[in-house]
Amino acid sequence: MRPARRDTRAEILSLAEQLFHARGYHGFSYQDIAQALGVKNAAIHYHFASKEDLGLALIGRLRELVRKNLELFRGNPIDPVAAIQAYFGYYRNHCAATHSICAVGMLAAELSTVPDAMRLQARALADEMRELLAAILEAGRARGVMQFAGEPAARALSLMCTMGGAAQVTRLKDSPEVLETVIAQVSRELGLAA
Amino acid sequence: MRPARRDTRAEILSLAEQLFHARGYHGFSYQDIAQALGVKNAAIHYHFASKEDLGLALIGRLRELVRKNLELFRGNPIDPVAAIQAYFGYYRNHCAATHSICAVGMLAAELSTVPDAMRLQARALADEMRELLAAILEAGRARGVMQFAGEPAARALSLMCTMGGAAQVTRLKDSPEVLETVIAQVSRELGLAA
DNA sequence: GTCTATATCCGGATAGAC
DNA sequence: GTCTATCCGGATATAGAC
Repeated sequence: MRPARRDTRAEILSLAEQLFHARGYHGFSYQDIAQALGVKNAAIHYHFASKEDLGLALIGRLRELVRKNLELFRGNPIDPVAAIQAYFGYYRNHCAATHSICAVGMLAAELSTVPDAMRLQARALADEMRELLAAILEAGRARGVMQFAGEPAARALSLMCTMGGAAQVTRLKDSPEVLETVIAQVSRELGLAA
Repeated sequence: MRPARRDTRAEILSLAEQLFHARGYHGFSYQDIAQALGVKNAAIHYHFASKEDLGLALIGRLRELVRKNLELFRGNPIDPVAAIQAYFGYYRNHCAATHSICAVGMLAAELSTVPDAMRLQARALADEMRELLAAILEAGRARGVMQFAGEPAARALSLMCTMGGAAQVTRLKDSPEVLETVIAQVSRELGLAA
């Protein structure tokens, strides 16, 4: 029942995540975080000895989130349409609204300039994301509320690429309309109601 | 009829383009180029006073290429299927083969850390790319060799996002199979022969 | 056109006091 | 847990000789 004492570590992680989505792993510095939090450079190093540690913690948290969603959906796969709308919602309310892009796309771009361990984490994140989408698509088709040709895993991969790309072009063009156009096109092809 | 004298400027540009696709605008330095070409740092600055100049020249060349292809296709739109196969071929033979990603995706990721002028160039590049794809898709549907719902411009945008994302995930997973899976899925949906 | 030399700045990281 | 102070390396960029 302690009063709302600052949890610096959590604040760092949260801010770093925003900065990462907006500017990439190499696009922010310990200085940026320190200044925003009103502490000094060295304080960040106390919580995350190296920037790589921070990067790993960051992706780890995202993986956790995806895994939790997968578990949730598998435990109660009654509404695949709502699940995919939530997926679209992420791009609307997170990416487009904050002019940022998704972590997989950012990490893919920075892949060759990022520590090895982060590369592995990024791969795992992409795998888990694909797994989640495949589960949703498979359930959707089985219940007759989605239509597509081919394997759910293949369609999930393609969808993931499309939406990741959509977030990027949306940001590039600074136009939420881009995202809406792609979502509308994809929805049409999956047989979802507009 | 001068002997094959080195055109340093062209070599710089060509090498910078490779480095950019592989590591991004911030991922390579004048040093990298200088060493690879066996000259000194300052020599690069002679040809491109600032890195921004180099970046602009680089994107400008890509735009030129896309524009040329658009002009070519518009002048002779008899084989849209070959045109789209060539588009897929770029991802196979350039991106996947060199473990790099396409410029639009790279620039979208680095967007907020790149000079203003480059942002504008990047937007124009994306627009022109979309225009080219829309022309191909429209011709393909008109000739009955491609099927899709909605406007060609919307389908073109979605396709561009899908393929850009596919290059990124292919690189992330270090797996050409990812690219082939996406191409196969897209081809199926467009009604192209496998 | 290319060189040497240098200026300037910035990012990550560490040591040791408080 | 946070501070001050400092080190190191790397990157862009410029001046002036050749």
